[in-house]
Amino acid sequence: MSDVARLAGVSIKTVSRVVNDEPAVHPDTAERVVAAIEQLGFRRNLGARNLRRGSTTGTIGLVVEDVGNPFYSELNRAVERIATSFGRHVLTGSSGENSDRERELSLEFCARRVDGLLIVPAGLQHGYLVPEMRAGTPVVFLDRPAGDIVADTVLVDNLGGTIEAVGHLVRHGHRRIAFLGDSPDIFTAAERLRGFREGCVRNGISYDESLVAMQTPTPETVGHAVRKLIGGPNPATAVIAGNNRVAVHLLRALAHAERRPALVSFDDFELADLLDPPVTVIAHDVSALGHAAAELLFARIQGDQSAPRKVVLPVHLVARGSGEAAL
Amino acid sequence: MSDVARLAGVSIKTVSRVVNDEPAVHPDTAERVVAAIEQLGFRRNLGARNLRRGSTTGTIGLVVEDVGNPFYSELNRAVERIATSFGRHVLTGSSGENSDRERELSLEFCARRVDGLLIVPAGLQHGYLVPEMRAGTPVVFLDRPAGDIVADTVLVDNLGGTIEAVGHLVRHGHRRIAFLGDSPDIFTAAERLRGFREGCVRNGISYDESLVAMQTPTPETVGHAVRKLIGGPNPATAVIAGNNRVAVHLLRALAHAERRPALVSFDDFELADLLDPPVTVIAHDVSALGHAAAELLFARIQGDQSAPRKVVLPVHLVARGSGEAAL
DNA sequence: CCGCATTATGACAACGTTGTCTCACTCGGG
DNA sequence: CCCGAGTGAGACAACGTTGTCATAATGCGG
Repeated sequence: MSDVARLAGVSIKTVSRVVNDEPAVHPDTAERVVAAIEQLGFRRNLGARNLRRGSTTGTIGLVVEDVGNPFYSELNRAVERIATSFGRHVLTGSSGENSDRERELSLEFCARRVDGLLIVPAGLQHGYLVPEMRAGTPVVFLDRPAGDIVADTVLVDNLGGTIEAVGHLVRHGHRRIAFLGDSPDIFTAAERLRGFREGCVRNGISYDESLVAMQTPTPETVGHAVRKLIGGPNPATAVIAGNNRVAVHLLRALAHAERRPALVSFDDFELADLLDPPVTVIAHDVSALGHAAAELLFARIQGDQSAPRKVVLPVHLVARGSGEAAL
Repeated sequence: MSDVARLAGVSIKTVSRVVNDEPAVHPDTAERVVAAIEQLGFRRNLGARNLRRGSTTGTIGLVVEDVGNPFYSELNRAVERIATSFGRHVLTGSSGENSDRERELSLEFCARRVDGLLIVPAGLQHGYLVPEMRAGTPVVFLDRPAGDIVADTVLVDNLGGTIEAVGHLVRHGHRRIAFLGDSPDIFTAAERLRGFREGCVRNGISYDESLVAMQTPTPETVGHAVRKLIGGPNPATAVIAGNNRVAVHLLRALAHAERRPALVSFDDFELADLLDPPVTVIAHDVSALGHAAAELLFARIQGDQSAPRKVVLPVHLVARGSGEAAL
């Protein structure tokens, strides 16, 4: 900036005035300054500006499990849309379902003085955020609640959705229903399992632990589980997939199986409607989840001091075929 | 920081030393400082630090068309992985295929002094980046080349891939092949169309312009195009989808059609192998694209001054069934 | 007990901006 | 011709850090 000032023959402050479109600069002077800026390719350093003004940094942080997972990327997009409408940019990071990494990313973002933080938590302990929140960085948890602190949270109705899935299958004659979930350390997985159990109870079928498998979904783990669940002497006739990852691996494992159970998947996913048979899902609006969380965050950023809120978004069953009959 | 210093009864510089793990601080002093830091919930301001040190900001910018599109989110993930390994964070932004927005995002990121910029360009004019590049911000273009400047670029073999797709269909007896691409303003779309034409020539079938439709893919545009292409008196017996968006809409439009042409899609996509019939695709490694571009960017960041490079990654046809026979 | 290296600490400036205050100059009215 | 208001511009400090240098306190050999 001082280079520009020297070239234009003005003071550095005048350059600042021009850059900020402040009035009270003579048009001739402004023109000289603009010319110098062009010539030198000057661009003001936003970091320094924010430091001096003590204002917002114009960024928010988003910590998810994996920005490459379609579920989180859709979330990311929704968040970005709101952020843009508030003139902010988004710093993203993938925790990889590792709570240390989640913590690292979150604190790093705080050190960068993001205006707010959106977290899909990997772990259960969030005491580390208390000082940051006290220092004025709003935090909103989404998809999963915070472990041991009170904070704004936006969730979907995992429990109700899974109960509905069980009901749907029972209405179509199934009594031996298996549940294939993600690792039980993950809130949504645990909650959906709880819904499965509750659904069994409400629909008068026995909850059979041998029909449940909870683990990080990979082709191998899901393949192994599915062979066990539908291969035995008294096999399940229907399966509930605990999330879109499980569903995808499950579908692949079943593609060439002789016996193909009925299927309901928690989470909608692209092309589910074009498979044969089309996959019945418990759908929820991922964009709405991102929007709601981001809107809440920006309300906080703009000074909303009300008590922490907990929002639970509805889910709905989309019957496409795979839940009505065996595949 | 001065609060911490006051509480610990030391100078602000000593706090700095403790925070930075510099030697030559007495253990007792350090302990007092650490206690004060804990008590006050202090976290050093990375913005100020970077300003003072004049070092890197520890961030890179990534501008894509839509972070929510599975293609770009996979790219995002790959970039993030490399960035993390170099201790950087990623600022992402979606241009929405709008060149003004692309420019806005890129320049904003430069003003934030990102250490480097990865751009999937929406427009064809990139002169606006020249001052930034001259000022030392390395820029790598990926998936599409820069419009009017010389810069590092990482592409996939759009031309060769589409030629291969045509060849595959011709080998399976098709002579009336349609091409459904994205808007011809998009480099990859134009290039694939060029490959289609070249493929027709090389395989001795006539290139028929009435079998080509190039437009932004939506359910409506693709539906309309497909009705025209396979509905007429002399319909196409095979279709090449120009990218994964086109393919998805195309599959949906064909789901209940009487006549279903053979299909090859440029870009692999999730579940393509589980459709009926499984979709034959021109696959390319999106992660490799992101990795290559990010690696190149970090080489530049670390001072590589060699001539701008142009990398073209190979693609390969994955025959799954939809290209061998009509659907 | 002195001198000198070593260790621990602090004062100060600087990074690139912008807010505040001050100053010089112009202009119009009395 | 003087004065007050208005206009345009600069000097300076400050944002929160860290690099440089200076200085005080300590230890050790002679």
